Amino acid sequence: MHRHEGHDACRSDAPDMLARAEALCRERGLQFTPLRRDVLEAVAESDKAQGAYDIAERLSAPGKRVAPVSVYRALDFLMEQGLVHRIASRNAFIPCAHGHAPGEGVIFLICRSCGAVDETSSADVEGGLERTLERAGFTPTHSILEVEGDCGACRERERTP
Amino acid sequence: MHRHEGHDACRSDAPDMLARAEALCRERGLQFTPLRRDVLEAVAESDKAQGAYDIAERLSAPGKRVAPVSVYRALDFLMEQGLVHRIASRNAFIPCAHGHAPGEGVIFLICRSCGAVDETSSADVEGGLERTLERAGFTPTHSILEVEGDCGACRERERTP
DNA sequence: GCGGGTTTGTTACAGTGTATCACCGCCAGA
DNA sequence: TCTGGCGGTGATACACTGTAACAAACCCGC
Ligand SMILES: [Zn+2]
Ligand SMILES: [Zn+2]
Ligand SMILES: [Zn+2]
Ligand SMILES: [Zn+2]
Repeated sequence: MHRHEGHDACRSDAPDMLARAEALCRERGLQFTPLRRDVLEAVAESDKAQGAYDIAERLSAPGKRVAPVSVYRALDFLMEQGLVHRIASRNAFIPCAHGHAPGEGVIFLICRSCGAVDETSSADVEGGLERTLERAGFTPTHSILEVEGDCGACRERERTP
Repeated sequence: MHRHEGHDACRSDAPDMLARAEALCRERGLQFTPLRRDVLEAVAESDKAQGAYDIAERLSAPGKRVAPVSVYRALDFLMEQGLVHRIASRNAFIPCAHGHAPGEGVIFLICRSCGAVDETSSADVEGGLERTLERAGFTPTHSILEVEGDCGACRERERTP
């Protein structure tokens, strides 16, 4: 359920990601254009959440500038297809590490010292939330759960200075 | 635990809020200045989440303009004191309806049709989340849980057009 | 080739939040 | 009383985030 087995291999699944995205688009009859590919690759190149403007800058070269608005459009598309998540508390984006069942809740774990964002889920949390909303007479359409703190790797690093 | 007993009385607790805030500041040796008072009052005047710029505009009068930056500073103060919450998914602010135990998780219920934001909490959800984080080796410092959907009142209104 | 949808480029703009510096009011300490 | 610090405010400018609008390019089926 976690993105990291150890704490490397973060970007080793980037090519895998691109292949998965391409297959998924073909299956749905959608266009996996070069821009969308580049944006997804840029997002997948780091396990840190990246801002749209960072991505735009990274994709821009002396001869060819990629405007932020283009990046936003590509990100919108990739989010609709479930390939990318937006981290609301950071105004930033991460690649989705593992596809989700429709309607499944995701929990984002954001490390405040290394900036890495991991994603997980919990039937426990989800069930509790469902009951709570039911009791409150509230019908949910979408929810976000983002936790900031220290990841295991950083806490370890902290202990041995 | 909910802000509304029925679904009125939303702003009837605004004066109460101000008194509470003043007492709290005195107790902590902090200044409850006119600006901070005005900002809190403006936030408490609606059960909808309001943007900082909206508040600034509302507090501005022909003779006296309140700059957004001042509002942000007041909001920062009020958030530190737990009197106001920020809704990350809306870039907006709501008054805290009922003080929280330190470290207690809050769940924001954001109605997409009437815009009202209610807050609640759940030991169930909190326990589940704690276990999940423990299992993931993640030490949390702060978490946000925001749910968008339809509140009971709006769903009722929907059913009887 | 042609027509109509989709994608991209470009520009401009709106919305959100912060940095900086100057000024004021207050109060402790010389 | 003076004075220096300190927290709060005003004011300007700026950075960052996101969207609207329109034109051009592209693709794909007819
Ligand atoms: Zn995911
Ligand atoms: Zn970390
Ligand atoms: Zn609250
Ligand atoms: Zn509602």
